[in-house]
Amino acid sequence: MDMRGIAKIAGVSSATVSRVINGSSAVRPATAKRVQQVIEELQFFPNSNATTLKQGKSGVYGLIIPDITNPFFPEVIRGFERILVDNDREMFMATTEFHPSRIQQSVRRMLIRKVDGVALLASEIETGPIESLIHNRVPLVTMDRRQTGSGLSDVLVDTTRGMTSAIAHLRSLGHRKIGFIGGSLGRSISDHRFQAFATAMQENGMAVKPDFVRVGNYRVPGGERAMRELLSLKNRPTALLAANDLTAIGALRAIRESGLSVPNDFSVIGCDDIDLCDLLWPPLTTLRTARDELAGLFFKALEGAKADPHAPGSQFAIEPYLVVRNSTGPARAASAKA
Amino acid sequence: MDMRGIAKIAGVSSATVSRVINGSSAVRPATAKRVQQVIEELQFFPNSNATTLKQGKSGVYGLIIPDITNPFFPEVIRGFERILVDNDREMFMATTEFHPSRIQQSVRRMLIRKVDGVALLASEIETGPIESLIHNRVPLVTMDRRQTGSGLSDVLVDTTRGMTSAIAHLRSLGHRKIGFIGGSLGRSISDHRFQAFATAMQENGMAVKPDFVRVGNYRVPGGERAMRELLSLKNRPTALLAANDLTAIGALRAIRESGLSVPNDFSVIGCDDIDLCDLLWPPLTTLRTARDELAGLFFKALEGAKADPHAPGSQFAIEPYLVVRNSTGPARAASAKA
DNA sequence: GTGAAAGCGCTAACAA
DNA sequence: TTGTTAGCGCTTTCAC
Repeated sequence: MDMRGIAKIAGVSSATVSRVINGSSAVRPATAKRVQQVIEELQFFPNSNATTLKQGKSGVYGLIIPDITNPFFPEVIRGFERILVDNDREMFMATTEFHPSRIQQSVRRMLIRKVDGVALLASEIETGPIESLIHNRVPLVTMDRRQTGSGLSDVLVDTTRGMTSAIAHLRSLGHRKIGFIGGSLGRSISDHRFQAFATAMQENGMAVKPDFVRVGNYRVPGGERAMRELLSLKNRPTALLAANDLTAIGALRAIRESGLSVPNDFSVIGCDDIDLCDLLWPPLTTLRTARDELAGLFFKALEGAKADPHAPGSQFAIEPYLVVRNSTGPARAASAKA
Repeated sequence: MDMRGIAKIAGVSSATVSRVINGSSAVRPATAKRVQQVIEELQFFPNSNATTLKQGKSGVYGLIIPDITNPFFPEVIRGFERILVDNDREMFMATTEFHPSRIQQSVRRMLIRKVDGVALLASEIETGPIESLIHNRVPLVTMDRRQTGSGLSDVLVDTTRGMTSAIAHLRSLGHRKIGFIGGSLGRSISDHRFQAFATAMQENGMAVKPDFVRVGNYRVPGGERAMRELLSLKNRPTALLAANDLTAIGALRAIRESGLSVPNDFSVIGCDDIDLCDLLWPPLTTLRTARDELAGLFFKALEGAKADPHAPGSQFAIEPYLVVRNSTGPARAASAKA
C-alpha cells in the first residue's frame, strides 16, 4: 500500500494524502478527515526511504559507540534516544567493539543511510573514518578528541579538575603512593586521562612514579591484569586511580584476590560513575560524568551543525566531579610511610 | 555525488556502476577496475534509501528492547549485531523504556523504514503493536510470548527446569520458606516466570506461600522495595528467587540494609546471569540465559520467515541453567525450623 | 559487455 | 483547495 492507494480509496490525489500526513494546513478539514480515516483504517505508514530520498535528509542521527557492554554507553544511548524521540528525530546506533573494521563499517552504514549527523564515541579512533564523514559533509561530534573544524564539534570531558580533587581526597587520607591504570596507549582519550592524572598529581605536589602507571583496556579483565602487576611490585602503591569504572572494578577484583581488602588495605577511585558503582561492595568512589548532559551536548552540537553546515564546529565541555563512596579510606600507617 | 556522477567520470553508464557495486560478473574486468577506482577516489557510497526503495527490502532487522540499562539487553544487542554484521545485514534498535507510547513509536519506526523483520523483546507487550507488524507482513520474533502464527515466531525461555534445580539447590541447603519476586503483574513473561516458580516448588514437594510472593519491576529499586516487604513479615522466608538479576540485586541491597548478610542469613537466586553477577559481592547464584544463543535464534527465526513469508512461524526454546555462586548457603538452624 | 529507460514511493513546484 | 507532474538515486529488464 502506498499513498496512491490511499489516495484512490479516499478519492483524492496522492499529493493531498502527502499534505495530510505532513499536516499541511492547505487541506480542507473535511478532506483531511476522510483521508486520515483511510490511513488509520489501513494502518498505512509512509515509506521513509522514499521521503529521505526525496528530501535528501533523513531526520536520523547516528551514534557510534565502542562497547555496549560497558554500562556507561547504554546510559548515553538512553539519554540520546530520549532527546531524539522528544525532538521527532531518530537514532541509528552501531557498535564497534574496538575493531577498526567495525568502525569502518559503522561509518559506512551511517553514510549510506544518509544520516543527518553522527556522534562518534569510539574512543580509540583512527582519523580515516572521521575524514570519511567530513568528506561526505556529515556533521560530526566526537567525545574528547579536542579537535573541531567545519562540521566537526567536540565534547571535551575535562577530568583535570575532578582528578585533582580525587588526588587531594587520597592525599588527605594519607596516601602518597598513587597508581594509575589507563586505557590503551597512544590514543586521545587515554592520553588525556593520563595527562589529567599527571597534572592532578603535580597540583597536589606529588610526582608520578612511572612504575605505578599501567595500561588496561577499559574493561574488567584489563583492570584486573594491570592491578595484579601493580600488586606484584615490591614497593607498591596504596591507592589507585583508574581510567574508567570497569577498570577500577577489575582492580577491585585483583585486590580481593590477593587477600587485601578495600578500603582498609588499598583505596580505589574510578571514572564515569556507572550505576554499578553504587551496587558493588564496597561502593566505588569515582569521578562522575553526567551521561544525560553528554547526550544533550551531542544533540546540541549536531543540531547546530545542521542549522548551518558551513559554520565551524564548537568545542563543548563537561566536567566530571568526585563522588565519594566506600572504596577509599585512610592509608595504612605501614604502607603510608614505606 | 551519485551513480550517474561516477558513471560520467568513469566513462560508463550508471547501470554499469550499479553492476560493479553489486559485484555482477557481467562486467569486463578492465571496466570494473576503472569504475572501482573512481568510486574509491571519490569515496562514493550508494544511497541505501534508493536501493531499499527500489528493491522493496532493506536488509535491516529491527530489535526492540524495553530497557537498555538492564545489562541483559546490551548483551543481546551485541550478539544480534554481531550475527547481522557477519551476514551482511544491519540492525536497527529501539528502546521502549516500558512505555506503551514508546513501543508504538518503535514499531512505527520499524514499519516506515521497511525493515525485513523485527525481534520484539519488550516483555510487557500489548497486542496492538504486534498486530500492526503482522498486518504489515513484517516477520516477527518475540521472546517468551509462546504464540506463533504466520510470520510470527517465538523463542520460549523455559525456566521451569532451571527453577526446579534452583529450588532443589535451596532445599538441599535446608531452605523450606522460599519467596519469589516477579515482574509486573498480568503480563506474559512475568506470569510464566511465576508459573515456573510454582511448578518448581511443587516438583520439590513444597507449597507456595502467597505472602512470600511479591511484585517488582525488573529493576533494582523494585527488587529492593519488594524485599523490604518480605523482610518486614513476622514469619519471613529464608531464601528468595527473583525474576531477574536486577531484582535479585535490589533484594541483596535490602537485605544488607536490614543488617542481615548473604548467604549467612538469607539466600538469593536471580535469573539471567548478567556479567554483573560475577562482579558483585557476594557473586550471585542465578539461572543463566545464554544471550548469544537467544540472538542466534532471533536471527534464525527471522531468516526463516524471510525465506518463506507465508510459512507458519516456529516455536524455538532456550533453557536457562543454574549457575551456583556465593549468594546461596545453608539455611540457619533457627530460621529453618521456624 | 554495456546502455537506455522505466519505475520504486514520496514531495513540491506549478497549474488549475 | 486540490491535482498533475517531475524527479530524488538506484536496479533491472530489454535492446544492442
